[in-house]
Amino acid sequence: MVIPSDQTQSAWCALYRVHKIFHEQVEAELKAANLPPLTWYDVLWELEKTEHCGLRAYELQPKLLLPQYGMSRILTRMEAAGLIQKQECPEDGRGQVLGITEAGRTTRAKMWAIYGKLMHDMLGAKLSEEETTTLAALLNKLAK
Amino acid sequence: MVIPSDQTQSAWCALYRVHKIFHEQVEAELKAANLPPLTWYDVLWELEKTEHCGLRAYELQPKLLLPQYGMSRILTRMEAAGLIQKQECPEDGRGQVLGITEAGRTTRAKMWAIYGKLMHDMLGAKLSEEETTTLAALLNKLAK
DNA sequence: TGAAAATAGATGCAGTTGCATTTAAATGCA
DNA sequence: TGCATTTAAATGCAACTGCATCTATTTTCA
Repeated sequence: MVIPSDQTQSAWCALYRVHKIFHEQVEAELKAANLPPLTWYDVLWELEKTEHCGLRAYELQPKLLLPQYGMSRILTRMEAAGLIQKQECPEDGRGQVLGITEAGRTTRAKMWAIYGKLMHDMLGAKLSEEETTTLAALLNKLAK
Repeated sequence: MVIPSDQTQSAWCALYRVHKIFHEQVEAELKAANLPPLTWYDVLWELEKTEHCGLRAYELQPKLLLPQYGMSRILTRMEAAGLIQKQECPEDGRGQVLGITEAGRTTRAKMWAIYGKLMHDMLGAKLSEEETTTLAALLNKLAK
C-alpha cells in the first residue's frame, strides 16, 4: 500500500483548494457581468488565435481537454449565442470548420478584462516573479 | 487594463491543466473500481477524523468548500448508500449529527488505496521532496 | 413573552454533464 | 468496386449542479 508523503498530500490538497477558489471566483465574476463561463473563453481564444487557418472541432477538443460530446454541445450553444459560426467543410462532409464572429471577439475581450484581472490579483500579485516562474515550472513537470 | 505577466499566465494555465488531469484520472479510476466520486471521500474522511465529537452538516460544508444545497444532496445520497448516518440532533431540532458507518469506513479505505496511489504516482513521484515542499508552500500562499 | 430575524437543511426547476448510442461520411482493403 | 472499419459529430437518457425558494426550528431583543 503506497502512502503519499505528508508534503505530497499537502501539495495535492493545496492544488485542489487553490483551483477551486480561483475557478469559483472567476465564474462568479463572469456571471455577475453577464458573461459566459470560462470554458467558452478558451474556445474563443483558440479560434481567435487560429483565425486564418480555420479550426475543426476535433482539433479543438484535445487542446481544451474536453470530451467529444462536451465539445459538441458547447459549440452548439456558442453558435446559438452568435459567438462562433460553423461552416460546412469542403474536404470532409462529416465535419465543419469553426470561426469566431465579431460578437465572439467582443465577448472574448470583455471576458479577458475580468479574467486577466483576476489572474493577476489572485496569482500574479501574490507571488514574486521568481516564485511565479518556479510555480509554473513545477506544475509543468506534473502535467506530463 | 491589467495584463497578467507571461509567467502568471503560464502558472495559471498549468494549474488548471494539472488539476484537470489529476481530477479526471482519479475519478476514472474510482469509477472503474465501482467506487463513489472523490467528494464523497472528503466527507468520509472528515467524519472519520471527528468520529468522537459528531459533526454537523454546516460544519462540514466550509471545510469542503461546497454550497449548502450541494452538501445537503451529497449527504442524502451517501446516507442512501449506507455510508453515513444522520441522527437527530438533541440540541437543535433543525439539524442532524452526522456519523460514518462501518460500510463508510470500508469504502473510504478502498478509495484511499486508489486515491493515495495516484497522489503518489502523479505528484509525489514526479518531484523531489524539496520541490514538493516548495510547491505546497507556493500554493498555500495563493489559498488565502 | 412574543414577533421579527437568523439559521439548518431540503427541494423544484432549468440547465449541464457523463455515458452509450446513433447518424453520416471517409477510409481501408479483399 | 464494394463491404467492413474508422472517424466526425450529434443526441436520448439519467444523474448532477446552480439558483431560488421553502419549511422548520432557534435566536434576538423590544
